[in-house]
Amino acid sequence: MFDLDFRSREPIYEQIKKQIIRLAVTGVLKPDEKLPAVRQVAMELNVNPNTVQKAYQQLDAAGVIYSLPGKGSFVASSQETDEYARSQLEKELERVVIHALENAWSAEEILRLVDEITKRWRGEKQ
Amino acid sequence: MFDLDFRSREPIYEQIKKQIIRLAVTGVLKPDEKLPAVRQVAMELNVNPNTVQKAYQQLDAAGVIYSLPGKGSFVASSQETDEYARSQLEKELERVVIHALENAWSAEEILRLVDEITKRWRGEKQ
Amino acid sequence: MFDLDFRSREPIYEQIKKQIIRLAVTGVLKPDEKLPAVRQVAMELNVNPNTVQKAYQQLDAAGVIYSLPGKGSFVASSQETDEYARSQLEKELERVVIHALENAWSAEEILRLVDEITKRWRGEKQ
Amino acid sequence: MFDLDFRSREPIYEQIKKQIIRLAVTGVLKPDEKLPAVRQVAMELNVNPNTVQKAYQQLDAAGVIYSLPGKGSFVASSQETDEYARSQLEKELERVVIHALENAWSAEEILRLVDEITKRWRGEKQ
DNA sequence: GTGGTCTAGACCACG
DNA sequence: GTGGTCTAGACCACT
Repeated sequence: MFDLDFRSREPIYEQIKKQIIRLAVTGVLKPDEKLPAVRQVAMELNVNPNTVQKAYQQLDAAGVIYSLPGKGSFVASSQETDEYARSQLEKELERVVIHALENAWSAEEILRLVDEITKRWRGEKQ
Repeated sequence: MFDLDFRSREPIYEQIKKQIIRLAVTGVLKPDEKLPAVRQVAMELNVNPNTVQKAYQQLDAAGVIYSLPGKGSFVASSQETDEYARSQLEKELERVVIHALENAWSAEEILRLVDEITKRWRGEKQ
Repeated sequence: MFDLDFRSREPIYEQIKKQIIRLAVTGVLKPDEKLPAVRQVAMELNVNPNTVQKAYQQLDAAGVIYSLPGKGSFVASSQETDEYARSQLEKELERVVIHALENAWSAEEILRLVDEITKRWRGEKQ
Repeated sequence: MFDLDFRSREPIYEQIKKQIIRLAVTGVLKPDEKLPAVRQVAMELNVNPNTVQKAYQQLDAAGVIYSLPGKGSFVASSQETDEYARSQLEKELERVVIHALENAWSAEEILRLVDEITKRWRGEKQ
C-alpha cells in the first residue's frame, strides 16, 4: 500500500503521512473508510509501530483522519483533508518559487520549467 | 552582509550557503573575488565558526567557491555557480511540482499559483 | 432511546452511563423502573454487549441502578442518583474552573463565559 | 519546576504541556525565554526523555513554543500562547457546562457553584 | 485486536 | 549539549 525510501532525509513518519494524504485526496481512500491498523502497517513496511503511530497521531491532530481507540483509524471528511493538503503544498511551492526569484530567475523561466516538468510527468504516467 | 533567520527551521549553514550563492548569481560577488574569512563572518553573524566553516566547505565541494590554504576562499567562475544553483533549484522545483501533481492538482492550478506568488513577491520587493 | 456519538473521544460506555443518569435525573426514568436488558440495548445501539454491561455495572457500583440476578436492572431511588450526578458534576466543574483560574482567568471572565454558553444552549434547544 | 501526578488518568505529556502553558500565560515564562532542555526536564521529573519530547513537540506544533534543533526550545509570542490556552479552556468549560444543563441544572445553580469554587480557590491561594 | 502511553536506549544533525 | 527520529518491547483502556 505504501512506498518508503529509508535512505531519504525525510522522516519515515512524514513519508507515511504524505502517502495517506495522497490516497485520501485522490479518492483512493473514501471518507470514513477504515485505515489499516497501526501494527499491520508497521509489519508491512518493516518499521516500528511507534513510527506509524506518530504518523497517524499527527494526521489525527491535523483533522485528516480520526482515531477511535479500540475501533481503528478512519479517513475524515474530504474537505478537511483537501484544505490541509492544499495549505501544505502552497507553503512548499511558495518557498521554492521565492528561492528561485531571489536567484535572479525570471517568472517566465519558472513557468516554463513547471510546464516542462508537468508534461514529462504526464508522459511517465501513461 | 548576510541576513539570517535564527528562528527558521532551515539550518544556519544552509542559509549562509544560499546567501553566498545568491550574491554570486546576482553578480554582487564577482568571480575570483575574495570572501570574508570564516572567523570574521562568524563574528559578524554571531554564530559558531564551525557553522560558517561547514557552509564554506560544502560550497567548495560543490565547486561554487575555491579555497586556497593560507590565502582564503574565492568565488569560482560564474559558470560553475550558475550551473550548481540552477540544478539545485530545478531539483527542488521538480520535487514540489510532482508532489502537487500526485495530489491531484491540475497543471493550470500550479501555474496560476506560481504566477500569484511571483506577483506578490514583486510587490513586496518594491 | 439513546443517542451515541461513535466518533467522539468519549468512551461508548461513558456515553451510555451519562445518558441513563440524565434520563433518571430529568425524571424520564422513574425510581424502580426496569431498564431494558443489556442484550437489547446492545442490539439497538449496534454496540458490543460487553460495552453495555460495563456501563450497567459501573452504575450499579455507584448506586444509581440496582441489578437483580435473573430479573434485570432497575433505577434506584432518585436521591441516590441525584447525589451521584451532583457530586460528579461538581468535581468536573471544579477541575475546569480551577484550571482556568490557574491560567490567569478572572472570575468575571469565567462567569461571563458560563453565562454565554448557557444562553447559546437554550437557543439551540428551542 | 513542574508538578506531576503519576496516578492521574491524564497522560504525563499532557500534564507537562498544561504546566508550560500555565507558566507562559501567567508570565512566569517570558516570550523567547529558553525552556529547560528535554533531557534535563526528563531527569528532574524522573520520566523518559521521549515523554517530554512529545510534550515539547505538540506545543511546537500548536505554536506555543518553537524548537530549534541544536539550540533549544523557546517560548513563542504571548499572543499565540494566549489564543491556544483560551480556546482549550473554552472547549473544556463548554463541555462541562452543557453536561450540567443536560442534567437539569439551572443557570443560577451553575453560576453560584462557579462563584463558590472561585472564592474557595482565592482563599487557599492566600 | 484497536489506538494510546511509556520506558530504555541508540543514533543523527546542528551549533 | 540540543532537538529529532527510530527501534524494541511493555502495559493500558476500549470494543
